[in-house]
Amino acid sequence: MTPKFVDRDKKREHIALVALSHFSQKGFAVTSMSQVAKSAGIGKGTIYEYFKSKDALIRFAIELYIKMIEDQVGATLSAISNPRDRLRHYVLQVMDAFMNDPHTMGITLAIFQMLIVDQKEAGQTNVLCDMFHRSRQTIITIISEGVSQGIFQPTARQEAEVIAVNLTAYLDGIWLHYLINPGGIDLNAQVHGYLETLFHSMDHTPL
Amino acid sequence: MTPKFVDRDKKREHIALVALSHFSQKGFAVTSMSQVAKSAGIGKGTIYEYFKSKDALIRFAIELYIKMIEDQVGATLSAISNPRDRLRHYVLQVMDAFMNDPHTMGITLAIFQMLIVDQKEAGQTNVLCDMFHRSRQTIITIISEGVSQGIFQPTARQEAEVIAVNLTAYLDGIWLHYLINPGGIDLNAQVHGYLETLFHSMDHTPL
DNA sequence: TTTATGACCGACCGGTCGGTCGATTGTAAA
DNA sequence: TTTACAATCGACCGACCGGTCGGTCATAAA
Repeated sequence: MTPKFVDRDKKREHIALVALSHFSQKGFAVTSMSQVAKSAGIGKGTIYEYFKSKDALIRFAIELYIKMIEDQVGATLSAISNPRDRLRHYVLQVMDAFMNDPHTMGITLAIFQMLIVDQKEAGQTNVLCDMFHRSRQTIITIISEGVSQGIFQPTARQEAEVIAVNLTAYLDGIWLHYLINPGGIDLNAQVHGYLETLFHSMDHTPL
Repeated sequence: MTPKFVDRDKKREHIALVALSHFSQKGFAVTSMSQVAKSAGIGKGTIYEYFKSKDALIRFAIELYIKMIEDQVGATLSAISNPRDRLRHYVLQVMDAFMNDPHTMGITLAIFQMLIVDQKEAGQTNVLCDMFHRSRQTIITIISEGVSQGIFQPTARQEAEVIAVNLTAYLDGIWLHYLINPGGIDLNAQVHGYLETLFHSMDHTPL
């Protein structure tokens, strides 16, 4: 009564990962289930044994993607105590996460477009918005600690939210611009310049 | 020998404008030629009298869109002499251009995705990259004048390019974040905060 | 070995796509 | 009025889509 079994969770994840690589390169709408099946080395019908629809596959893949990104970015963050270094390290970790997998930003972009197109779920819980929210909270916490330790100006605390929103938005923006023109933008120099300007406005006046 | 005539250039533009509104709401791939034709009040076959393919329509529509944006943003820029005000005005003009037509950012996003997907034309001339380049040049020029007039620090001149790249990237980023979460972001406050930080790092130390 | 069943597949379905093309219309020269 | 032709259209085509389903295979209990 216990025939052949496979690790269904693992296979589900495998299909989602294969789908992600397609989504990142072509977007959700253009990627066909047949292509995903072929790349995953399975039949198209098999996908529907693991996901009830293409939409379900997309949702699962997005959640998996966000989980992977956050795990990667948050892995080494707590090791650094100095708030300024921690903020810089956080930003560089985000950059690394994007740099390690060039497809990453393509997926983010596809999600952005899906959210704008399918405005139906604008009011509903939105995994990407949630991710940004957590990202901002991380930044706000770091700034707050920096103020408490006297490293940042006291005024930085009340501006922390604006700073956090701008920083997360900037990171997406600079990556977008980098992706469409990789040769024309020195990513490290740009991010470094942004952080310099930011720290310059938050640091206690050195003289 | 001179039968019925229509203003072909005008009709071409009309079709492209109708197509743009569809592209912005659904992306290029998902928009069908039938839908564009129906919205434009013409038959599908007629579109192919004015554009040899869907791709040609997309290209023309993108170029038209960029031309419109640049005309709108650049219209009132030269009227302002003070570099700091001019830079602020430029940024607000970009914001207005996006705010006046909510579809605008959708089109930009669709273009971004198309450029990332179709990496074939990465090396070729790219209208969006060209637009960003002109945008950066405008910013660099303003900063340079500000330095010459003693309003900005001399160091701002050599950092002008980094600043310009970051500013244009930030504007796209904050718009993207605003679009997916309009209720959660105060666009004016965010942009104001960014400019404050930027000017703080560029201005001659006031005391 | 027989058999029950989870796993798997690809032919197939209704529908939509980009693009074509022969037929039709409306106008202005003849 | 006749005629030549720019302009227009929508039925049609092949290709492909998301999704279904009947049948096959592999395994392990019986």
